[in-house]
Amino acid sequence: MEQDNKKNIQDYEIDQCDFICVHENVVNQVLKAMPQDQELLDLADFFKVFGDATRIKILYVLSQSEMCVCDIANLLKMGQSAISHQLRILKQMRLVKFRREGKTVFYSLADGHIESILAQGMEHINE
Amino acid sequence: MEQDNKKNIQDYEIDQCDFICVHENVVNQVLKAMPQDQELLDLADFFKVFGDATRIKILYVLSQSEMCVCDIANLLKMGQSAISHQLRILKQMRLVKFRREGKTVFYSLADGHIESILAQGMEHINE
DNA sequence: TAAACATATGAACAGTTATTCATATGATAA
DNA sequence: TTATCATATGAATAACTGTTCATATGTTTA
Repeated sequence: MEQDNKKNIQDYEIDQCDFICVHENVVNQVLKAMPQDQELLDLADFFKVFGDATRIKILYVLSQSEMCVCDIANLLKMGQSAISHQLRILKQMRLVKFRREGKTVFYSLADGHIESILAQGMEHINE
Repeated sequence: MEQDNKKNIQDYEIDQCDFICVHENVVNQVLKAMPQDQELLDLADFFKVFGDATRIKILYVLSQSEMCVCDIANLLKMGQSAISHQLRILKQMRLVKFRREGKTVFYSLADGHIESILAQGMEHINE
């Protein structure tokens, strides 16, 4: 049976690097200022949503106008199901909101923040 | 054998939706303002880089200080190889730059833009 | 009520991706 | 030169993700 005793930090870190090259002052200082691991995981999940061509296109067209699922599918020349699945993800991440009108569901961007992030991304790639 | 004749747009779009629900005025107007497909693909690829926990962490620690590969591996408690692979991606996307000093390679953020995008993402998830 | 329609969703499959392992490269020191 | 160190990289694997297909849900109209 494996022992689960507390080891000192060096023992753990030995696998990561031979350890001769570490700049301890820098590492220790940054370590102190590190946010909760969970916060960075959430941040990655947030950006992950923007990291798919279909979702980017959906966000883009919604930045132009509120739209129903079928409109989006036609604009993007994709199946309704695919769009619907992606909208669910965008909904879960609170990037879009929606309102129902009879059989139709209209989606729109959750807030101006989203457009601003898209714009900043555009700026970067057009440099 | 299937015919490959040019069909009108309705024929193509029939697969995407039954087409009774399309709001043509909206769709046509947004269609006109659509950026090149390639631009949106590039944008998705750009954000994809931020959509991974390891890379987000790397970008975060580099926002605090220039650092060598080994430092990053230790901070993140990950293998040197994993970090090196991710740094290559960040390099390719021009998110980080590096300088060599003897055997050691120091990485840093390519420009202030990156920090600003991280900050905006943080803002959004802390709302 | 039944039929038609817009959207949502579960399961399956294909394609992608992050990590690990082994090894290569490039630099310094002996 | 040889040994050592820091980093890079190719291949393999495991996990994840987006689309499709079939079907379900919820709404309106006949």
